[in-house]
Amino acid sequence: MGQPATLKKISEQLNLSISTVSRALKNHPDISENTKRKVKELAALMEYEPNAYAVNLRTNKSKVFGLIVPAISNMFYDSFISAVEVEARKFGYSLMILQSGDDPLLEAENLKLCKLNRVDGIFISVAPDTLSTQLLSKYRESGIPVIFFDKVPDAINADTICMADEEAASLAAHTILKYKKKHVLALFGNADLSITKKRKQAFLNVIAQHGGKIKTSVHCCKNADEARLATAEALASRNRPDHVFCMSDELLIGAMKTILRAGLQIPQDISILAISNGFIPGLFYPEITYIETSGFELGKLAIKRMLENMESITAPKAIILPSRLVEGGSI
Amino acid sequence: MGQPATLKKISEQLNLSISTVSRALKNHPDISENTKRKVKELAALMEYEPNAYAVNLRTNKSKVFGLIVPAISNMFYDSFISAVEVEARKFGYSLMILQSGDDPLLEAENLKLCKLNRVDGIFISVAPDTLSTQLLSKYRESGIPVIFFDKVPDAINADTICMADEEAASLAAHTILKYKKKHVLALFGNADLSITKKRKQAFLNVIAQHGGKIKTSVHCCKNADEARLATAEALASRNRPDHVFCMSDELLIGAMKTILRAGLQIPQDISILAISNGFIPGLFYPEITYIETSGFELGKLAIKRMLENMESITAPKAIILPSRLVEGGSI
DNA sequence: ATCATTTCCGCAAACATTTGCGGAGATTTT
DNA sequence: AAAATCTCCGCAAATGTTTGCGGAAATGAT
Repeated sequence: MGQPATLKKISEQLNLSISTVSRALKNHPDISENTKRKVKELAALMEYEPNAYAVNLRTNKSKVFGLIVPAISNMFYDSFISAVEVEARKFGYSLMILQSGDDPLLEAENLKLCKLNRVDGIFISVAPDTLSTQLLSKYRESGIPVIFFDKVPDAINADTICMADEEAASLAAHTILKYKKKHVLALFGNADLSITKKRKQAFLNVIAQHGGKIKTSVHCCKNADEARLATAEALASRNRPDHVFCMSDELLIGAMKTILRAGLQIPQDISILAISNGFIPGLFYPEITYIETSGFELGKLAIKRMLENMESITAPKAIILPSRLVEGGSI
Repeated sequence: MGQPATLKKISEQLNLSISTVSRALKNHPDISENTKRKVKELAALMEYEPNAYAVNLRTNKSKVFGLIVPAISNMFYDSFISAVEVEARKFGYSLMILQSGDDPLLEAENLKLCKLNRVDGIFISVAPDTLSTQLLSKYRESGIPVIFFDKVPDAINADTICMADEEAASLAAHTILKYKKKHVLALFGNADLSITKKRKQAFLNVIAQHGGKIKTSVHCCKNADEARLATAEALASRNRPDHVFCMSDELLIGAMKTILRAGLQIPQDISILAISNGFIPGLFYPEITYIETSGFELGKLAIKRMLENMESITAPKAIILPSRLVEGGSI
């Protein structure tokens, strides 16, 4: 009972050939019911499990997906990963999860690891200055499906799954307008990211269409702390904003730090709206009103698309997850 | 350039044997510098990467660790995972991450998956009613190191890495006593978990030692919502507590929902102390004072221990990560 | 020139599995 | 009774590596 069982050991016990045992276990029609039964019984007894590496070597399939994100430890990605893991398992796939830390070099290294491990497909949310889009196209051409999600390269003909960034941002703008706010402090993320550009553009477009009705101060913040400072500065200024918009949880955290510290009443003194998956907004009181972007839902869509590609690689498709307003009491 | 390069293809190009190429690439002393150079150059040109499955089949090593947690999407575990991933990579290991969802059956299935994929080692935080401790001992005996972390089975002779649960809880109790609180609402987690038992025991021991000085109402809550309700009930009662203690982030979230809703001033009306990794406490104002339990640090210790075991399996060791008080302004 | 080293490399087995092909033996058809 | 068909199974090659062993050629010692 020391070493794991193999086809060979089973075949020796039963005086059969290895191939017969192999076929018996997979119900090949060539094998009689009688021997099938015997083989299966012994296999169960010996706790036989096929050696995944031998199978993969032979079939060139690994039943493993690679998943590359900037960071696992993140509100959004962990729910995405969670969803993908659960769904993947249902179809017999496992996940190899790598972190790029927003570093293009690490990202490239991770991709190499994926290739080395012969993953059957790749999910990736790319780093800001990714070097890997060409490499990824190559993978795709060589039959390894690649699904970009959340942060996708700018101009690319590939399978992408994103939040409805424009829609979410313009929904945010419309909501703010609806509440007749006068002066909004709008906080956006890293200015280099396409997700930031898209959201900012869409937001400002809507505001512009209603020209003059509202004053907007726009800030791009790289992290929570910059958002905290930007908010503090705005609150200290002569005509201080009556509303803060945050395009992400991270920025919301930063902004809230300043607002709570200042002892402002929400939404009387200042109102707030964020784009979020809902976890962070629910921690405050009143709960923050937000435009929902669910990592969980995105994950389910991503794995679904991946499985479609496993059948046969089809023309790339850009999937967009619609967003909706979830009312808290912050506006 | 279509198919990936193999030792065979390189050897044919150079009129060498496969074995020579293999040895040349790993700097075997038997091979002359001259041929080593030639082989390496061609290998680089052809973008040769060893086929991981062939290597694993031959060597019976996979360079992959299995990691099983109740849920990836969790304040604590995601930072643990993050740390392990980063450190593992430095030594050429990758991670296969599985979620048990606190379901013993799923957990067992995940372990099977680990075995199937011939992982070189397993990190696991067990589900409440785990069925797998025997199985895991078997793995260990057969040479696969198993490292239990955070939630470890009760009585087990194995490598375990935990927070200093008793220490953290008694530190919490001492802190509360120091501030001369009169009536504390103490919220603990799932009563079936050993981590809950340990923390509760230690907490109450300290309180008992200072008998009579303080009144304590103890509640075990399975989730944030139960904590919210328990807190609401306590606040509505005649002699309401002047302090709330939460043994986890989840409970803190629940308790805070009620406290914020009630519009209580912290720490004037009610003071708060939690055991946490610090992220959630930092979201409130004033920031919540907490006893730190860092998933990140725990992860670093876990991988370190794993690597020690990779050299040679040594006697099991119970490692405990000390905790410290981080002052917010909530007490 | 002979023997002993050293240097460098190839043969072949082994890892566990899958699969095309072929071939006994039994059964059915003409 | 010979031929055709069907059942059931084994042979052997192939996947890409690693590694023990042995062996040819070159060098050094006598």
